[in-house]
Amino acid sequence: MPELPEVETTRRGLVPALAGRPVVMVEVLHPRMLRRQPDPADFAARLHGRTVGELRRRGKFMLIEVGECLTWVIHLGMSGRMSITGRGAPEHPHTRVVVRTDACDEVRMVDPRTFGFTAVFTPEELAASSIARLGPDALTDLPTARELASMAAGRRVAIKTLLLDQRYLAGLGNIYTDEVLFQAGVAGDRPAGSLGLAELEGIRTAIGQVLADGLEHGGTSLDDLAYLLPDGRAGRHLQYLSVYGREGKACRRCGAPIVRGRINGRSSYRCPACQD
DNA sequence: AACGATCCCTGTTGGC
DNA sequence: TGCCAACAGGGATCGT
Repeated sequence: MPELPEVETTRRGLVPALAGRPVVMVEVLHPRMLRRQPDPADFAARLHGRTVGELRRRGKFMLIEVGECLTWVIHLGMSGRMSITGRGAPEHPHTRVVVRTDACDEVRMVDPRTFGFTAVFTPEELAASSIARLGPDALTDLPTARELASMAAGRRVAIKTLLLDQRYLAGLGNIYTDEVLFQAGVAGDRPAGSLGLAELEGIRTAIGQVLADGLEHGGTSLDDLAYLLPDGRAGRHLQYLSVYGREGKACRRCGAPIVRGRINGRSSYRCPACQD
């Protein structure tokens, strides 16, 4: 599941293949990936012939400057990844979009479940999209404990639900949120408004630590499909996870078995002894 | 306004 | 072994 560390790792991997290069070919193999493009015919036309500028990121969105004022948006959904391959390299069966620059390799968006999407937005379209309503980036613009407190004030939703809400904080997904709550010693089903400032301070610290660790390891590649780095390597963070996917295994801190439950329909892992 | 439920997808998993 | 329902989940949207 690509979350902030996976998207940032992907972004960094794409820079040498895209930055400063003109787009010479665009191929859309699966139109569903363009469902956020106001007019899907615009996608290839807007990329073609234009030069790629800076590659930025906000939360789980990659925002790539194209030409003078266009933004190439890429969201990897839950099973998406970017792949940089040589031309003529064997094509992964779930390749959805291919972009070629004047370099000798090409960039491919691979996404079996097609929950990801891509688009090229004008400034107006960008401003009208949900991207404009994203909260501060959890890595580069982490809110203070007091700012978190103002987000949580009076809210009865589970703290985990609040941390997953991209309008409040952009970048956390199901895996890293569970890790953050474990590190902070807070049960994810606690009503957000019931948390004290010290607990929110702990959550803030944990967000910074968990995301930095995940990024340092190139993200989390689960054993099944999904996320890989653009060069095809796997992220190495899986072995460092404390709770996610570790149902029944011993808590690394206290030895108690990790339990799995559901919060707002999301599978959620926690240590019953370390978190309350 | 706040919050929960549902839908979109398909590879994988688990039960029979 | 083979079949099929259940499951996974980010974000949009709908219903309460």
